Amino acid sequence: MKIAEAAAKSGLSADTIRYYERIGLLANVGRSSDGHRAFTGHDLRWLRMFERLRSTGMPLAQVKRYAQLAREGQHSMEERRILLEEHRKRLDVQQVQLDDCRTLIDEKIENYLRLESSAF
Amino acid sequence: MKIAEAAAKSGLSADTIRYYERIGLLANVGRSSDGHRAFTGHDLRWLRMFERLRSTGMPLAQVKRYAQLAREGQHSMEERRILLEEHRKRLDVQQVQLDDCRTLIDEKIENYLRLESSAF
DNA sequence: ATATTGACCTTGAGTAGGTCCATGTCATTA
DNA sequence: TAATGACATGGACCTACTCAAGGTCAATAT
Repeated sequence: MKIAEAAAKSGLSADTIRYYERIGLLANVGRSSDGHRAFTGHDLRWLRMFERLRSTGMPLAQVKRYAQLAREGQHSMEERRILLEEHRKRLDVQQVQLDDCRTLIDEKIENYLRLESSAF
Repeated sequence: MKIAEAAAKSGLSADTIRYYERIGLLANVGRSSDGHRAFTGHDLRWLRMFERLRSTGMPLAQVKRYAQLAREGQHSMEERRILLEEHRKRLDVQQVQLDDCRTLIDEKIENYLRLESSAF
């Protein structure tokens, strides 16, 4: 598939996908005869994984390391697991931030609604 | 209180707090006789609000707009509420991303654990 | 009394992670 | 055959910090 489709299906922008290729995150992307990138299903699965990790704040350097390790094969499994466990902790932190912010914001919104509708 | 304390209590770094002042997000910060910033309880409440909004991805420009509106007084309530409601939607998106990523990651971690401990 | 901390100050450069834009190529459609 | 639209590249620009260099000042240690 071409970059527009890969973008639509991964949730990343075409620019971001090109950028990921440039920095070596996504390696060995094929090209069709006219020079356009040709993404495989395998590429797309990686792009989706990247999108999930990045949208939840894993640093690009670590995403890159993870992809690198996966390319190296089996022996890197432990290190990959450790990277994911580290990220798992970030998710917990974010959940707390999200809940805190939701509480604050819902309270404020409700307050504004009360004040806006009041007759004073 | 001084900047170190404001940083500790708000969850922002001292550098970030100075930056927020520079860009006009936090206005009218007092100074003690030796030129050091002197934050009030009011400043701290704003800093905490900024931290919550930023850590959940509200763009600085909008945080700034919100603070600006609040300074302008009552008549801006509706616009402030709208800004918060917009951010409320972002929180929902993030919750989905978080859940998706957690599912993926927990699955992978478990898989790695199985493979690492298997005898093959 | 003086010297050394340590926390603060300012200014300006550097960083992460994209995003946008100008310009160019190519296959397809009018 | 011309124009359209999706792609390509290279490089500038952007957001939101973050860090480093060099300086001031109050408080502590000698």
